[in-house]
Amino acid sequence: MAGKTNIRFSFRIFVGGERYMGPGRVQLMEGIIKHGSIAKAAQDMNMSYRKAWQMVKDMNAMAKKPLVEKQLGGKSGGGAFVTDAGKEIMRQYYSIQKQAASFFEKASDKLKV
Amino acid sequence: MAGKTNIRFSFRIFVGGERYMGPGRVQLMEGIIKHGSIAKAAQDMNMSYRKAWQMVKDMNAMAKKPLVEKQLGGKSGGGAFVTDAGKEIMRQYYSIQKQAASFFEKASDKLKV
DNA sequence: CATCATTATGTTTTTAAAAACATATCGAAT
DNA sequence: ATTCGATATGTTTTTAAAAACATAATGATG
Repeated sequence: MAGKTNIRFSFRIFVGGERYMGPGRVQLMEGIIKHGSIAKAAQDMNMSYRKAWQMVKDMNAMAKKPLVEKQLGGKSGGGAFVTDAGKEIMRQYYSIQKQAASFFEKASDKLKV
Repeated sequence: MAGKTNIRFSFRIFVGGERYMGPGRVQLMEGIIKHGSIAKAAQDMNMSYRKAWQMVKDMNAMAKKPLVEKQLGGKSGGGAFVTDAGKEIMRQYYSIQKQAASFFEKASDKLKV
């Protein structure tokens, strides 16, 4: 036999034709929640700080309310945290993801390849 | 208002952990059906012949039966066509795609962003 | 048996994305 | 007012993917 069949998928939420939320941004927010900083979150997911910071900037620019807020300076240098608005979009993303995963898994099982 | 929300998605069928069918390969097969040659199909989708040919090679190598067969030589130089096995996997791919599109569209409409 | 458009495949070049590097700035706590 | 680790941002380098280029080989048909 040729091996087990499975389906991988990804999806992105667009607003006004622009990328708003996808797997990378969600993962980054997850890291920010975990570590309390963009720098550590980036490190954790093997991404350059520069890129992570740019992602935060971009997604905040699109959102009605910021999804990630930053604290500059201070003894600890500062940090970042995900706002309630950020957590809410994450919840919605995960909800869709879970349903989609279930759909694709069923579809995969029905496949005759 | 921030503009209309929509979701874009893509999915790939894997067999034994290897890529088997995705949007690029389906589109290429579509072009081969339309034009009767890999070269013309590639041209039509703005892809180098070399890459298209490689894609055909790769997907045929994975399939139990070839998805695309080639005719070498002849006055017309030869050509290529999609086999019944190829058409069948395309049908299945499209079927999943259609259902997924419907799901994501509904999900998009429910989003509060 | 010459032709011709296509398949087949190696080699080089271009391009775009990511990473890496380098600094400056920030500001609460000490 | 010094320190410290994080944010902020410009510049350079690396890397990987795609494209571009080049050239055989094929074989049904006239």
